[in-house]
Amino acid sequence: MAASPSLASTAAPGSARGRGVGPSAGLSADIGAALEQRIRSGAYAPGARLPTEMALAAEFGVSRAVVREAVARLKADGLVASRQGSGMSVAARPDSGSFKLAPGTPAGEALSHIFELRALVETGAAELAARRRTPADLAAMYAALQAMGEAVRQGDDGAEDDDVFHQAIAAATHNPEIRRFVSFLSAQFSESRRPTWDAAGHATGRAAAAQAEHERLYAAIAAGDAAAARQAAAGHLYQAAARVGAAPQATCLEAKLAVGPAHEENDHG
Amino acid sequence: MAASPSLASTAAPGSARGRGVGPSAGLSADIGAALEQRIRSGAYAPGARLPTEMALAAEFGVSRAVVREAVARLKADGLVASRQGSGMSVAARPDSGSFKLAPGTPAGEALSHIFELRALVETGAAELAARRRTPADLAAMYAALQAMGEAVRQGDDGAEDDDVFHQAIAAATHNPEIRRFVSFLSAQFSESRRPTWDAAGHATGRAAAAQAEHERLYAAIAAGDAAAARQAAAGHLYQAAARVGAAPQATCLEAKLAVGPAHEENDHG
DNA sequence: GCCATAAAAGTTGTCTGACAAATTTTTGCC
DNA sequence: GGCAAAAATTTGTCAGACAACTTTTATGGC
Repeated sequence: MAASPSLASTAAPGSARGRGVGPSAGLSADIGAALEQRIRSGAYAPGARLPTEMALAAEFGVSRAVVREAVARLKADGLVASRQGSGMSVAARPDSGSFKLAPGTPAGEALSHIFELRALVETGAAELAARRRTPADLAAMYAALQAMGEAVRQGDDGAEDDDVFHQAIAAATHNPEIRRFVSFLSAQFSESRRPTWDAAGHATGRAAAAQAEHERLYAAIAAGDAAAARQAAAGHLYQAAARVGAAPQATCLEAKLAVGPAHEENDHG
Repeated sequence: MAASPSLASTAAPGSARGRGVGPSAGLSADIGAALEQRIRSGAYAPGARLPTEMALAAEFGVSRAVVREAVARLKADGLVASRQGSGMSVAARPDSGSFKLAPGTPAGEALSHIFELRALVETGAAELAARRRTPADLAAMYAALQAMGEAVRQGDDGAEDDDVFHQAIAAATHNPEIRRFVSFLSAQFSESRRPTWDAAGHATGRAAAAQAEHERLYAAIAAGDAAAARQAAAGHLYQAAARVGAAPQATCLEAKLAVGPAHEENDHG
């Protein structure tokens, strides 16, 4: 009686797909999402026992195999733990495990937020890279820089090299976690990097502008000037956000631009 | 002939668990890990077709259900895509989707690397918080600060409030992605925050030292002084890393400490 | 009555077989 | 050769079964 089979009718085994009720991107995916929401919303408290697989299968009107597939994902994500013979339970710390962004290409305010997070990390990475870069690191950056320069001259697509350049900087921190996180964020911007390198980007000078910023950033890192590297990275990321139309309230980066070159306040006083 | 069933013998259905060959944390988990490694190592190229479920089941010597559970995780992680009737294929962009740290409590060099990533983000977050904090944000920080102060005086465990304080700062950036990422990283340090707040921490003054750093950080954010906030956060995180024994080569933070208060180099010249 | 041991029930882990639904390949016709 | 129908493939789901393990209950001895 209390069951609310919101995903499929128990009567007809198949052919209940896409009835307009659920998200319907696969039964196990839907059920996994439903269970995840119950856990995150607290309906299933941390540490508490989950219903049995059979109970869940009955509630959702699916077979046990589907429930197991859904739970397999939750287990991999560290949301639930299971012991043979004992049952399943919500993990004590449902947060930890993985950091995810909203699926799909971000847009609008979300894009702006992710851009800001990226700016935070990459300005710091640039600073670290300036301190720790080896000749090999510099060579990797330089190669990507040259390739981008060629792309600017030829009117080609330099997005790939753009990516390589930024990841080379991250690699120069010699911190694998930073490198991996920069790579992760970078993957979110494959779409957003287009306006810089497409035909309009070349025509309006966006590509050339980006290249100039890259060269300034490279020079600072090569010189080992951490402060200049931070400033160059901040400027570049601010401009990159602007080129993509995602920098309405990025006051952080504006300020950083003003911090670097001179210390007016002190000189005044 | 070419099959190399590395996980279970095809002959005996059950009772082939824990033979010392594989990791053996569950069959589907093992196979999922094996497939993930093949994808990330390039053995299965991006965009290429995967073997069929039956072929994989035969190769690993398990049933199709186990393969499906393993693949369910990979699909959720965005590593593979499947279409009914067509088959499974490696995703074009295997990186995107989620950012994960190594499972379990990090230690040693890995802890130091994660700490540095955290420092990058939280110093930036402190700077943004100083610019954007509302009275409500400040109130939340102050409450956590007060609670920690009480814990210091009473010799109690202030780790929880420590967490709340840092997350309040992240929330004051008014950037949900930054807040979520700080929260994510914070969860990795539940274990590592102990040395500050246990009996030894109180006795040796580590708790009091942390509290002093927190107060300095709060004051800077309350005053809206972004540079001071960054510097205070950097100092605090450097000291926190040192308290945990994870700051051998964190040259970044040392440098930041030296950047803030005065500009000696300029004054000299 | 109480405790230790054995039996029973319940739960996850895995296997097998089957069918539906969708796609790809082959076949047959013109 | 081109095109449409049929066959073969492949994923998605269901159903039942058994093994391995844990928890609970029942039983027997004292």
